[in-house]
Amino acid sequence: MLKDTYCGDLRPSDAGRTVRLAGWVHRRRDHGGLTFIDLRDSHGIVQLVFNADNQATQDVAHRVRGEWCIAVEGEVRERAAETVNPNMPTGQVEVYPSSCQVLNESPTPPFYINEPADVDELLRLKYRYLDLRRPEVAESIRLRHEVVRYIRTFLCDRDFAEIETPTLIKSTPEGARDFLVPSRMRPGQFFALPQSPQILKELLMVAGFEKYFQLARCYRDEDFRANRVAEHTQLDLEMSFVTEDDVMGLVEELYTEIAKRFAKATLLAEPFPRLDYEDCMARYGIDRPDLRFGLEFVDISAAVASSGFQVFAGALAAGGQVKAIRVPGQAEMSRKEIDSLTEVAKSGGAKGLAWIGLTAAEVRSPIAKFLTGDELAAMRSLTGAETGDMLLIVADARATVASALHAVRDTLGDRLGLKDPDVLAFCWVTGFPLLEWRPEESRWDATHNPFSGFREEDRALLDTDPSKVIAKQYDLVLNGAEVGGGSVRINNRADQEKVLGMMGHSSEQQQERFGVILDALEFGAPPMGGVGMGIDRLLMMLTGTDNIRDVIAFPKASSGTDPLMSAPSPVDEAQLTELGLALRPAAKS
RNA sequence: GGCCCCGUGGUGUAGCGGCCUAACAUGCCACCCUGUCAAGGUGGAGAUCGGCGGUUCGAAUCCGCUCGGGGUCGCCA
Repeated sequence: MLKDTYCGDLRPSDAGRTVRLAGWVHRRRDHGGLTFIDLRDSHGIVQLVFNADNQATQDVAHRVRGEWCIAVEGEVRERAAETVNPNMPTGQVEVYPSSCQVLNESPTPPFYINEPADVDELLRLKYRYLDLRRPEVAESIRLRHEVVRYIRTFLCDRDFAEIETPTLIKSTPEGARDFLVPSRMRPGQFFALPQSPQILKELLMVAGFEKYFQLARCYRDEDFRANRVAEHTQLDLEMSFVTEDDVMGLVEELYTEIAKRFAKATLLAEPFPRLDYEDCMARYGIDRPDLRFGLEFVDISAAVASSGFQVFAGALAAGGQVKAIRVPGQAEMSRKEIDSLTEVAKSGGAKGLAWIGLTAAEVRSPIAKFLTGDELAAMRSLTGAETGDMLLIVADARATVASALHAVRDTLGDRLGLKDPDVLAFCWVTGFPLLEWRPEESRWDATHNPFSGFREEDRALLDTDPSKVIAKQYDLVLNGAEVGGGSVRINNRADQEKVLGMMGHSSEQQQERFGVILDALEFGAPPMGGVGMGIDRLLMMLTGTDNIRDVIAFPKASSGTDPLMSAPSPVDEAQLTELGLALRPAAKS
């Protein structure tokens, strides 16, 4: 090794040692006869001092520039009291090099490495190897390593086997668009990259491994979002002979430990609250509620059941509902703000947003004239509204009220500063319907995945009222984001065929698309359940970023391309020929 | 695919019809400087304003198209 000590590790106890250091020039402060260099390596930064005591070494120090890679040998000395820098971990010591060797020079980097700066993301990604030198970026990637290491230890200690599954698998029509890989040996046929190892992990349970996990790369060829990329990493886990509670309990213990060990933020509640899907939708309008703040929905339909206000009456007559959010202390909210929230509600599908400000002086509301005193009193009673509060109301079909009021609630959470970045609000959501009707396709579809089991007591409903069948499904939600989910699976062929059939797959299609799992379920498949946990999103929460690329070493850009490697890229005609492929004229290159 | 925002020296911004022969900060280069830690001082180099076309006497500034980036809806767990 060219070095025997890490820069960031030096402490007063090292004083007197002669150390060999190597790293990058973080910053240089040249006073002429005295030069300081902050030397950075993977463990941190330490100050080097060059003076006239060693002219040859100081000459090198003069010549050196930012991000040059250098090695030094020198003595560690404790700093004089007045020169201690309390802002850095190594601030009580400094190193006096007796030799300084330039290992490699560097041009001026394309952006600042030695100070936090909001640099264009494309540039950062193009020079990701420099971006990753920035301590705050490197820290996230390093934290990711620590979390993953902990996950491995935790699961290995509990008898889980880490097993890899293929990345070249079979394309299935379910779920997201597949990434396809052409087969050279079978021209005209394609592999797909896995959206998750779902079927494979069930096969591992059939095989008798009982407890399996994997940090699996999962691929979906869909458009990106701030928290969504084409390839993400999932903690994939499956267990035999378990109930929902067994899986949730294990995951909860793991995530509680991770939060306590690695997060700056603190857990809001332990154990994690469990919300029933219906209840959750009624109170928050979404199946992934942000529990860091209240502003729950209140159904005020009863208060306005015979209202003369046509918007309310009409919605109720059409089988809809009227729901309100009570916003404490916001009775005097500006018209501009209310108008803005109205737009938010409209983007959620509502036709408008009714509002009632309960100021001390009056009932401030454009709809006050349509409401009787009794109706207002009933609304106040139901919502618990007090003087000074604002009521925001949407009247519409059930699903529209949910989406519109959720949009309003979410926006209020941001604007009123209710989303405390130092709080981790986990919750489980359970009791999802197994199936939802797709009217445009005249078939049922799985709300999560087609292998989720269902409550035995609901079996008869599969034939009579499938929408009422409750899945053995559970989602883990954190601060309004789904960070994982799973289920106890169907483990017999008849039930699996039944569900697939309801989803519109003919017997032939079932055998062609899902034959492997259907066949396997016949051979004494054990009861089994598991989860897929989004590791990238977990790291986002732990590091407090809202950009998923911050927790991935080499991420794709939002456009789905890789600015670092310049991928995707055209390929040689010969490669296409070998694969039996020809490009359509319309395809842009 | 729809919608919104952005694109000015290396980096981050300002300028939003003539005052721009494009400003500021930082970085970079040179010189001075022995205790700084975002070192300091003096001097200097550096962008024709993403691209194309148009409007205008005149465009970084207005319009259209286009390319690139970010966000969002659709899509997707």
